[in-house]
Amino acid sequence: MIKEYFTDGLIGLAILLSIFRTDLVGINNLINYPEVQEIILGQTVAYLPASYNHIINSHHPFESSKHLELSNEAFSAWHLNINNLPFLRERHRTEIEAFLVSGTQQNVELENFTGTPTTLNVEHEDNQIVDLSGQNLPEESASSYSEATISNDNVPESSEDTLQTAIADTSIVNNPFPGCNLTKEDLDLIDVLWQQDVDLGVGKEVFDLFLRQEIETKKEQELLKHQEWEKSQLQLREKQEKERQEEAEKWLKENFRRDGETGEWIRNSNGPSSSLDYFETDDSFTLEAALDYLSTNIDHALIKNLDISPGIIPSYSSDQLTDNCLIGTPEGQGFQQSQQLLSHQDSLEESLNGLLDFLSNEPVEDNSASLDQFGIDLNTGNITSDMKLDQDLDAQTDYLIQNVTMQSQEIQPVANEMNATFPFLSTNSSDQMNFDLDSLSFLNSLATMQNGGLDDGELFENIPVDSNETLLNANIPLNESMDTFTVLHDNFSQSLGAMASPSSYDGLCDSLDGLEGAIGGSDLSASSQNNITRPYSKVNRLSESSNDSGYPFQSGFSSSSPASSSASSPAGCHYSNISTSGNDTEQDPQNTQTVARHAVAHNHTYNTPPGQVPREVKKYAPKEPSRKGPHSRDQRRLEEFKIPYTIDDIIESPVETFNEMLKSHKLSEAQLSLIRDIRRRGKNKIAAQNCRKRKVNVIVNLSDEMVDLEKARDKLLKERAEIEKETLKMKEKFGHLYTHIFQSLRDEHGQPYDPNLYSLQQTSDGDVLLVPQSMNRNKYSNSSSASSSPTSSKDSVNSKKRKSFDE
DNA sequence: CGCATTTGTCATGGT
DNA sequence: GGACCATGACAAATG
Repeated sequence: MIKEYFTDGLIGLAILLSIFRTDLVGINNLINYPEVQEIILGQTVAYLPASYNHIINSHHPFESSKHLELSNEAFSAWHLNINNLPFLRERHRTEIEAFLVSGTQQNVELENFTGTPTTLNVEHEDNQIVDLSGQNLPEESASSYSEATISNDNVPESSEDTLQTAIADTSIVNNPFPGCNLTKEDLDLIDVLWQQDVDLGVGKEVFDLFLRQEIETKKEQELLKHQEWEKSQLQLREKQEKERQEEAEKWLKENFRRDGETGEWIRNSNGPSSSLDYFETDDSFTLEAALDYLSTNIDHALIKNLDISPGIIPSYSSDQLTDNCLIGTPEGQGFQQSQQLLSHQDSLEESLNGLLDFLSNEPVEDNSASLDQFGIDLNTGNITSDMKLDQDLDAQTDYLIQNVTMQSQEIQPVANEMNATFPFLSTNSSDQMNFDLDSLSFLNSLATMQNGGLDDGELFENIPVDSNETLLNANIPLNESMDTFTVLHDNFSQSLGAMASPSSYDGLCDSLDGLEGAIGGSDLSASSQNNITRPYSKVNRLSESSNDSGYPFQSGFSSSSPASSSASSPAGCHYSNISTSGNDTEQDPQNTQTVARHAVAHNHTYNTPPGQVPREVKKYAPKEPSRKGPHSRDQRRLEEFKIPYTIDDIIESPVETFNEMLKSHKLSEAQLSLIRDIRRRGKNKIAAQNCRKRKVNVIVNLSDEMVDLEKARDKLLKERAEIEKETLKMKEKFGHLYTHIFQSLRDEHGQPYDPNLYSLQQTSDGDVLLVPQSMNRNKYSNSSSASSSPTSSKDSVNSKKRKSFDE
């Protein structure tokens, strides 16, 4: 910076001296300064600020600010030359005008000194840069290599035509100096300059063809090497991916079988988790069932040491804990499902081997998968997962909140066992586990755990213990925990931000449903029907949904991809359907039905037109459950006919499914008729609802339009009134004027004309005529009988007595 | 009981 | 031709 500053100053000083005709060569002190030497030798030119560039002559595209390179002799010669200019000798001005920039050799113009150093070029009139010894050079070589050309007289001259051609040729790299054949000496000189670190403006390879080729070859080789390396990396990655998939598939096939009809994956009865017979019917596995199971197996001795809300906290007898480390395989299923999806977490899986060893009671895949889902970089604690992973994590963590309210130290053994049972759940039970989902300290705890004494099996040995800290804020009763769960989830959904944008939360959906009455539309529900599976509604209804057919949990396995969903795990299924929900109508009609029920059971109160007081929305709202309409009648008839379908099944299912339903059971004609009837009426009912909504919308729009039209009409009426008022004014004015003019007229005797006998009329050309009334009558009668042209009337008037008045 | 409103159903026509 | 949708008309349910 300082150097640059001084350089600029010195250059300016040099120019000043040259202007004042001071012989720079004679000032030894000055010229011996290294900076001045650099200026002269051109070394420092590279430091010149970029503002020089604006002085570059636009006619010489190859010039650059870096070409201020003059040898000592050249600079002296140039300086002498300048000094000898008669034009300069005559100048004795206090105003500093400097920087000879362009001009002929004999007639160098001086341009105003702007205070900034600039490019020095002595330019011939015909755009050929002239070296100071008087030789004409091609512009490119002169501009780019002024130093070389100055000291080298071997450079051949080139004509202006050649120059123009060269300028047009922009392919510098291929042929940077057309018309300028560099000899070996030239190249040697360039080499010397290059070794002296003289800035030539371009790389050395530009001059040396062989060097250029060599560099290009090197570059190509490097590129090839890089490509090969990338290719091998890609192959390696693909291979790893494949292996992982095979492993997962193998595990799935070992533990599950695929239903030939439905395509669902069903757990084998002899699977690794089958020891928990209680949960064998895992399709209908619910939290309630799990809690029931737990409550029946609580080791009362342990309860003393646990701050447990009975009925909430999963707790196990020691035997069960050691024998069956995975409670309710649904989690295992869900995790396994997710494993494939999250297969990129391989490194994590490897890094958790210690933990897996500790959890050796568990099938490795299960644990790894469950841990896999967290997607944590164990070194940093950062979440490395994608959105899906975060969602699963979110879901799981929420699940924990429902179930875990443990206190620390005293329950270490249980905690360990619990940890074995819910590896994702109580990894750090003695640590103050802050379930604030935003902070994700829970995840950090995993990292801590991993770094802790896993090998010796003392999982929590190194973890600081705060026995006074509960894992959760309180022992939350089940229902409250559900609420808390929802609330927490809502909070976390904010942090998820756009990721959670599908707004698939029950609370939101419920509020939307609640809004429907007011906004009079099921469109929102319709959208939710199409796009949102509302997984949380399932979770929230776990306590009441034992007969809910397990729709949400079947969906995952009925999907063709085993990784598409963590089925049957209430914790793992939350978001699983979002990605595929767009096809729910086709792929998962049952699930759609579950949602569709919300869409059907609407309050179809009409829209409230703007400006009207909203009607009482709840007027008819409570009646639906008590209503004994055809719906219940149909249900009854279905039961009478022993038809194994619900009304919703019949109405909401797509045609294909509906036809399969009819075919799958041998139904009588009456049964078929009833089913078709129910479907038709149900469809029509929805259609009627939609139709009414549309009708209301049309009415609203029409009323809006009517208001607008009324406004427009009022405006037009107002305008008309204004115009009529103006017209009246004009008529009055005209009347006054007419009277005034008429009374001013006098006949030959100086008497005023009788207004009953004469009247004033104006022709189209502006003349005012005094017309006798008889003429008027004739005229009017003429005009009434036949159209009389203005000219004819005028002629007739002219033939009569015509009075012109000067006033 | 009469009225207004909502809702379900039927018939019909269109896609 | 069947499925589906839209809509007018009617009737039942409801407040």
